[in-house]
Amino acid sequence: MARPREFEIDEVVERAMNVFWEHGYEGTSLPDLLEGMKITRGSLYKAFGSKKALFLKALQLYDQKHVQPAETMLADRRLGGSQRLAKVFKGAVKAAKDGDRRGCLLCNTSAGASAEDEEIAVRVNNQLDRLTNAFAEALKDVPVMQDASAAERRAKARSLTLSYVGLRVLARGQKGIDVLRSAANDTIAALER
Amino acid sequence: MARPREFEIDEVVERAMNVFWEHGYEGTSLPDLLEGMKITRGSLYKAFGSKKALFLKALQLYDQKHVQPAETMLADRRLGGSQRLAKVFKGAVKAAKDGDRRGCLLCNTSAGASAEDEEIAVRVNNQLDRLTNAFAEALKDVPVMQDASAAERRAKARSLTLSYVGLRVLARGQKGIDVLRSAANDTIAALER
DNA sequence: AATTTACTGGACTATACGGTCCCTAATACC
DNA sequence: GGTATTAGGGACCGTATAGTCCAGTAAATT
Repeated sequence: MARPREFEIDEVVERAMNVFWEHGYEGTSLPDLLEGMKITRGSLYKAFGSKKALFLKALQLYDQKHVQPAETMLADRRLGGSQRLAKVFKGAVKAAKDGDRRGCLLCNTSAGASAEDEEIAVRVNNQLDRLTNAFAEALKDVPVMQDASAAERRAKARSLTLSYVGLRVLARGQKGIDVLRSAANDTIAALER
Repeated sequence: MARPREFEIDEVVERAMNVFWEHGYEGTSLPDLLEGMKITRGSLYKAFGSKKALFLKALQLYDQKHVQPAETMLADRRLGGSQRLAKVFKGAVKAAKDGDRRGCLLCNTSAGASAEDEEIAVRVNNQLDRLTNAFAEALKDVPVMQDASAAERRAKARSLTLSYVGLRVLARGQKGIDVLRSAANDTIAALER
């Protein structure tokens, strides 16, 4: 072998993910990325080939770092079903409260022009679908949904996905944190009735 | 006076609105606009001054053409509260079913980088807030919400806004129309319980 | 019909974009 | 230690961007 890379791939992809998360795919320029990733053009193109390829890597990391953990948590039967669901929604509210107003990378991408790109859309939709499935899994442990059919649970899980996406999109605006919290709380509370 | 304008302002703003709606503010280039509006650069800059000024006009037209009618309909007591709310959600599903996968201009803008612009954000948030208020108004005529406090109604209206935003964002993806429909139906059905 | 007014079209500008290339630098292997 | 191999830095490229400008033109007023 020869000269080794002076940075960790995972580390710079994570930084790139954060930049994309804040400004979106189109809204992020190469200089934005270079500054955020703390590498230079040559290194970026040597390591990733293109802006889009880097974005796909960032989406993959988002899956690992955010979607998969959510799936795991939503499947963890040590907590009640609605407690697990509440955790997801409260987590989103807390992020906004702590100053993270970036929303969700998947939701932002869905709503943006880059969603027209096939390769991007497939990955985004896959992750969102898995989130819906994880919601459905947790719903099995919600008392009121106990004797619901699989179709009913699926419908409810889809409805929760709408709420979740909406929550994260609106978290980007300058809406008061109490607005987000009451909306999220009501969504979860409605599950119990 | 002298030579009159060869196009109707309202007409070209509507065309511009549709272009922005599909591709977002950042995703829309001047050539995109010129082609969609069927005017040339000179005319556009004479009439509107800048791309952003045109976008603000488009947002204003979106208010007139889409938000205000929704407000009116949601306040119309000839129909029951949940019927009115259902109409809004079903309308969004129908649009997607009929091939309109653009979602909602406000939601797309919220999720995009242009939401960082103050003038844009203010207008978008104002329209979204008014939609929430209109939801709250309709909730007054939903039997189950009859003896709820104003705060409870507000919370429910906010929760409905989450769902609505989520619905319109996800309508942009290639999700099956049945997925959207069952999610929307469940959201409305949950109001009755 | 002449004059005035202001809209139209498109050539033009400066800048920013994503991406390439190549020279230099640093390590591993022989 | 010399050589092969790969990474880093940054000048450079073509293109596309938002925005400007002005010559030509069409309507309204007189």
